[in-house]
Amino acid sequence: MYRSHDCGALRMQHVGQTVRLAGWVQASRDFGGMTFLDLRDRYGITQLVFHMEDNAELCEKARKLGREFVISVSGLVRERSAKNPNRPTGDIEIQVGSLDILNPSKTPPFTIEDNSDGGDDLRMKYRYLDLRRSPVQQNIIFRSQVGIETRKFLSGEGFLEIETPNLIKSTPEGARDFVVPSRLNPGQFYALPQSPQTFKQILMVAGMDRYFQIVKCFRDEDLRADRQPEFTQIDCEMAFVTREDILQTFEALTRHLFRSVLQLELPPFPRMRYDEAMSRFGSDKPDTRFGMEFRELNDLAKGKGFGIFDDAELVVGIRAEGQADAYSNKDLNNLTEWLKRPQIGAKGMVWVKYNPDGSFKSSVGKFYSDDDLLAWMQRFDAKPGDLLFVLSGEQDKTRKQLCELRLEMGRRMGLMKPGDFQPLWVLDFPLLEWDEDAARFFAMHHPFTAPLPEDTGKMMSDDHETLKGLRANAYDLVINGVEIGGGSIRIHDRTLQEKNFNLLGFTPEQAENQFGFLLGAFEYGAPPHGGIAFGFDRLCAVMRGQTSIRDFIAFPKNNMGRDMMIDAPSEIDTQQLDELFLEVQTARLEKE
RNA sequence: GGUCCGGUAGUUCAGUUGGUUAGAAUACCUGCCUGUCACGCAGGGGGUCGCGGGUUCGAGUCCCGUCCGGACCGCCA
Repeated sequence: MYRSHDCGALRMQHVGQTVRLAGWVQASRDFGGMTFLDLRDRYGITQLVFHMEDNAELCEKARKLGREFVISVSGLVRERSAKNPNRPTGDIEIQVGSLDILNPSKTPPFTIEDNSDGGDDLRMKYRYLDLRRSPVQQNIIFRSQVGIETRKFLSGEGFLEIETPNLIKSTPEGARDFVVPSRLNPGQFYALPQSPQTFKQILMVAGMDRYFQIVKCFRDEDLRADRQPEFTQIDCEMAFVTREDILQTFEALTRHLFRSVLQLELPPFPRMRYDEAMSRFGSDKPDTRFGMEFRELNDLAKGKGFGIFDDAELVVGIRAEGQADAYSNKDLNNLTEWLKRPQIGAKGMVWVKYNPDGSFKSSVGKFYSDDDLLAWMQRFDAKPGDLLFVLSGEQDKTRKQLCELRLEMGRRMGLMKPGDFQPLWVLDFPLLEWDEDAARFFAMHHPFTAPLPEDTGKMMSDDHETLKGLRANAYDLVINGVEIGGGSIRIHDRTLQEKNFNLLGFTPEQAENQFGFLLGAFEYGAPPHGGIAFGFDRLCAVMRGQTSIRDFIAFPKNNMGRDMMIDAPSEIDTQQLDELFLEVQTARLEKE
């Protein structure tokens, strides 16, 4: 037996018991005549004590232990004479009677502590050491809990967990596929799924009714702090449901997860139409922890001789409450420069201070009278002391830029409070987006999304503007400005699905070739159905108030999609290439 | 494809206008220490300043290229 208890278990009530513990040496404090060791496992840290006068040989052995040695000890639980209130086990210690060194350790390249001194790449290379650190370990444990509670809740609601294949077919829509060569079918390739979308729809046709799966998905696109090439979704689909059924079911799931894992009751989930989200927040995933909503100024700002506003499609601003005195001209210039960076790309910014004495100061004083500016302030329900920021230009770009500014101001003003969770359903997305360059529609969600019931009739139309105005029966769950999940009611009618493929630029042959199995299935009694998929990694990160999903994935990839620990991807030998009928374009590799 | 930031001791970083033998903290090693828990005290070892080229009497520092890491834009139905 290596251990009778874990390193977080022992309390005053165990005093007097003989126990056996195992774990890693976190730290040692050597006093010559006595030595303290901190023994760590994933449950906590327990102090071991060795006295020279009790057992000199044992004490000498303990003094020689280095950090991260794996040991097993047995001894007596004692009350400490000097207690440590900062640790759950701080009232007791183990008077060690015997010590086994299970495995020594080299000195680790960084400290295994809550605040490690290790940089990111080092920690990724030695991920097994990084994972010993409590904050990372707690994230992984948290993720496990969320997964288990998801399974509990959904299985309680009658959902079946069904696996779908990972080796499937490449399709041109959407993200780039990861492809896998097939040895048995030379020259042909599988693709790894971007999502199990078509399979879960087929499962509905198959009568499985309620399906879920916690499933890996793959997308060969560039990475971000919140994007990995392989990531996990809670993927769900239900038959015989309306949008309302799905929103209710998954609002309940989300509520269950926050309650069971965080002991937190979420507020009711408000709902907002896509166009409303765009005009009020400039984003389809607004952070609703704070207001600072957009107000349009087209009618008030145009026609006063300020050419930039006169020529703009949209003049729109936000109000930073009580910030008039907090921003000097230099600060405002800095903020403008921040907005002008290519990442945001604003041409400039107009600001108006509503001074505490009721006067105005602005960057466009030449063009607007105090009466004009007062009208602006009334539009924003502003009070003396407030500060307005106004941007102008083409509608979509301007909204996006102002959205960035709003979020930055929210950060600066401390309006994104930790522990505050504001969920939001965003509804009624456009079904189709017109792409000028490609001269065709693209699916805003995916090609299987149904239009709203009241728009279904219009879908068979050939009128461009009618098609552009089609709204999807789709929905996104947003929490604190992060898209946690998205889904839709699906098309379950062959004719409608064919029409959709047609609008998306598929020839009938291409549609048949790529999705013939689905179209075929729709002819054999496909029930109405719809579903949703949650980004599992993101959900975990948001629930713990963090932004990087890498900290919730045991073995994540870096910016370039590399696994730093195993050093993947890597070249394969010519024999492997050969039996796959593959050749690497060496000359081109060297050129690029 | 692009923008920005970084790479100096095991680690995290400082390093002035280009100028003597490149520093600090921490980690590591040795010694002392019986109530620490970021233990303390004394001492010690530890550097191809990412790599290549250039400018210069002289480069960690300036220039060019390149590699690596991070954040972001494009991209992500």
